[in-house]
Amino acid sequence: MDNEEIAKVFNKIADLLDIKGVQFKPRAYRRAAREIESLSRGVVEIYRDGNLENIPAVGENIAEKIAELIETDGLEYLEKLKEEIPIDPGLLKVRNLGPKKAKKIWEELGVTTIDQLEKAISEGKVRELSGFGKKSEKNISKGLKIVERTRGKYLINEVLPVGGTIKGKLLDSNLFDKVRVAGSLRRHKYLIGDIDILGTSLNPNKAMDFYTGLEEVDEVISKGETKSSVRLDNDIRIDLRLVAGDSFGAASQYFTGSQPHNVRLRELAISQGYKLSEYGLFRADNEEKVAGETEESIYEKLGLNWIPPELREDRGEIDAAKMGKLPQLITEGDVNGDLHCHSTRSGDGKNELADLADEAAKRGYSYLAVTDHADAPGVISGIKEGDVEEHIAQIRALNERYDDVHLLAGVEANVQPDGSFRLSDGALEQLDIVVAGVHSHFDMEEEGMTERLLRAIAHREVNIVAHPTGRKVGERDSFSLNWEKVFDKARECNTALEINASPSRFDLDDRLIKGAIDRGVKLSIGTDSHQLRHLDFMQLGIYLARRGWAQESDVINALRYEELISWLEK
DNA sequence: GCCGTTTTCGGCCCGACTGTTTTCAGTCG
Repeated sequence: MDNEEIAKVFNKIADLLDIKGVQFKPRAYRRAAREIESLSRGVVEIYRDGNLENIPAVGENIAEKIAELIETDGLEYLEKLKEEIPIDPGLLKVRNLGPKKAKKIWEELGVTTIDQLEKAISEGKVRELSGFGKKSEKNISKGLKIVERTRGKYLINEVLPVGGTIKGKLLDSNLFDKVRVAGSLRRHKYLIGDIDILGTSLNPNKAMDFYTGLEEVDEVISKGETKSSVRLDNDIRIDLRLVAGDSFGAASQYFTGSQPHNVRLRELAISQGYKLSEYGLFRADNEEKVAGETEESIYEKLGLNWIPPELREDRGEIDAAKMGKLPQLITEGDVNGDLHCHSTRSGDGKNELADLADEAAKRGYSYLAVTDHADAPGVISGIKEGDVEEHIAQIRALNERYDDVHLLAGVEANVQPDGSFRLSDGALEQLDIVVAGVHSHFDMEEEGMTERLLRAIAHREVNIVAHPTGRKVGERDSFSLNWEKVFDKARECNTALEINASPSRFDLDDRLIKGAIDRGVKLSIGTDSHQLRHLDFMQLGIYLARRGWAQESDVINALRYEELISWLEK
């Protein structure tokens, strides 16, 4: 039981209590979950020390439940609740369906799963419930479609470590010569359906025995000499394929995909008198194998530069490779800092300024922007007009203590419906950096929303527009924008658009990143960190940037400190 | 279920918006 698992349990309890209509307790459990998630120490360790109740929001009762979870790996209280309310947790992720409506459709229609909800809607049953109507039905239906698009898929950050662990174990067994993670995970897509792993082995039977016998394996779906599929205890599916060593490159190319990329590549092979398969590149006339041991050899024979996996989506990469015009994709080493982070000054931020500075130094950053919420809506308190000076002063004082890391004093200012800000121009002017973000009124029509964003982009103190589409993965669609206008204005005003690296957002997405770059817009990769470990999201942001064809020169946080400062002057 | 210069009980964020109502309930941010 790690911190995240325990937090998950408490969030689930909160959901179920919400449905029961219990007041205030859900809030208590959610608070506890959030505190536990953001701890830097392991809860198990704290438990051993007998200090559970020192954790904020953890009292006698929740401490007892944590102890039970650690000791027994389960929780009777949760099991009872689940029995009482057999609603699938996924159902509560549907937008426009809150606890009250979920309760109603369960009690009156017996709906407990997403499938049943879809059926009930298509049968017209939902709209007939009192308190529901045609509009409610339509809104829930919309929510269902968003869930549908991400169903059964995992975020890259959930799958990445799993792929790494399994690969490591296979290699350590000495039963495999080569092992490579392929598929969409190698292409660093942000949503992953399953993991594809490719290997070579001199002893396929033993190798497959070892693989299907791994301790993480919950179910063996199929098992053969060249292909076995398993489902892990965390429900992720992994396919392992064994190939001959001299086909490893061809198989690697084939199983990395994407399918459209492969189709284009095969057409190209045919046009040059070859045949390309997962076994290799062959001459069409006499079946002679001309390449296959490495990916490079295949691309080279076809007259192409080797194409980085992130680009293999049939979005022009094959033509670019033919002409030697593939981008030199940005790498982790190119990034010199993070330009979107929150401190405790944001109501929802956990980072102390000094910790942020230490962490930035540890990562070898030369700068980090502290961009706390300014007058954000809802519960999140933040920087008000009168707080700006103190915010700046604290950061300046801290900077005295560091030679190589510079904290930048900034805000994430809320773009109001008319495109203006609550903070005065005078206050914004004093800050080193201003990140502008839309956090309310998402449903505006395209024209109004575009005007709103254009005005923010054009503001002379605004440097970056955070999470420009407002999309939340699996939760909320992008709002409507005229992207040509947005890109043109951003280039004209030297305002960067953000690649928000937080897995809940991944915004801009790869297509829009490419679109922005094609129109000469600068990008900023920001983690939107609310906790120190969120700074790790930078890697995911770089993957996303690479999928959007970004080079070092497209990204402002690849600039050196002095260069960045002069860029921020607009 | 937690917490405390409101301190061992009483309070816990709240306004905007939407849809379903005929004065309000539910959801979202």
